Amino acid sequence: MRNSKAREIILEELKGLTTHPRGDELYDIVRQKLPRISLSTVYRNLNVMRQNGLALELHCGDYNRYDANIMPHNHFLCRRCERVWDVEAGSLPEPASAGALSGFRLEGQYTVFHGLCADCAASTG
Amino acid sequence: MRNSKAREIILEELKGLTTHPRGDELYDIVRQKLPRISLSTVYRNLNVMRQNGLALELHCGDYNRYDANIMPHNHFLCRRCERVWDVEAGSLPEPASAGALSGFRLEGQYTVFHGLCADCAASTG
DNA sequence: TTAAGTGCAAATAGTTTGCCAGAGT
DNA sequence: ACTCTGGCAAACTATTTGCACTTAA
Repeated sequence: MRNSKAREIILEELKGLTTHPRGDELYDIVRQKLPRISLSTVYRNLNVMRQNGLALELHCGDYNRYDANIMPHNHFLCRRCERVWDVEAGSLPEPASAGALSGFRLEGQYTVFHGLCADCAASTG
Repeated sequence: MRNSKAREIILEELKGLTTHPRGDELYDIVRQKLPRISLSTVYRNLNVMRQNGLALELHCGDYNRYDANIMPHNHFLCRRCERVWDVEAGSLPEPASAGALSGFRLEGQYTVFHGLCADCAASTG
């Protein structure tokens, strides 16, 4: 992985965000600094950065979201309205059996909580 | 949601699996009992079942996976080879601030661990 | 001086939807 | 009857890829 202006700016912009944007949202942001960049370059670099541990791809709901923060990202996903909320990290889970993960290098984790949000729970009873 | 033979069999087959299959994999399995069912019917019913809390859609890696078990499902996703492992549940995370989830109905959760698997960690050093 | 990176356009593929016919209550 | 459901085919859309050119080391 050698240096590239595009990747540098993508990572810089991603680091400045706490919103874990989708690929196309990050594209819109990066384009303000690099107007001629293409969407495929953004996705390509997000993949390169993810493979190299510089960015995290969060699978939550219908879209992939990206983040440059290694902090745990916990979400609540409502099965009815499909909205996604951030949930502050509480006690965090540890991989249960060390044996099962022997030799693995654990770098991070995120938890997806699911159920009904307050609105949907209220309207369902 | 009224009764339907298709939905009944889809749910029955899904309950019999511990592999959290993708939509198309479940389609192949269900087709053995209902040869004329279509892929869209499987997806449609998975969505209906998910919205009604009968099935869980897991977002981990590149595909949506489905499960009828409410037990926590933890996975390890290797950022290099992109393989996914099941991880036995250890201590599980609780939503940190009860206030942030006030009124929410928490029905389940799953955690995605990420990093390098043993093979990729070994070949990288 | 060579392999990685880029822009553009086209392709891929998981998933959804329109439509009309069929089945549950 | 009334409307939820299913099969089929076509559409949708986030993401990836082929290609020819450019750039970093």
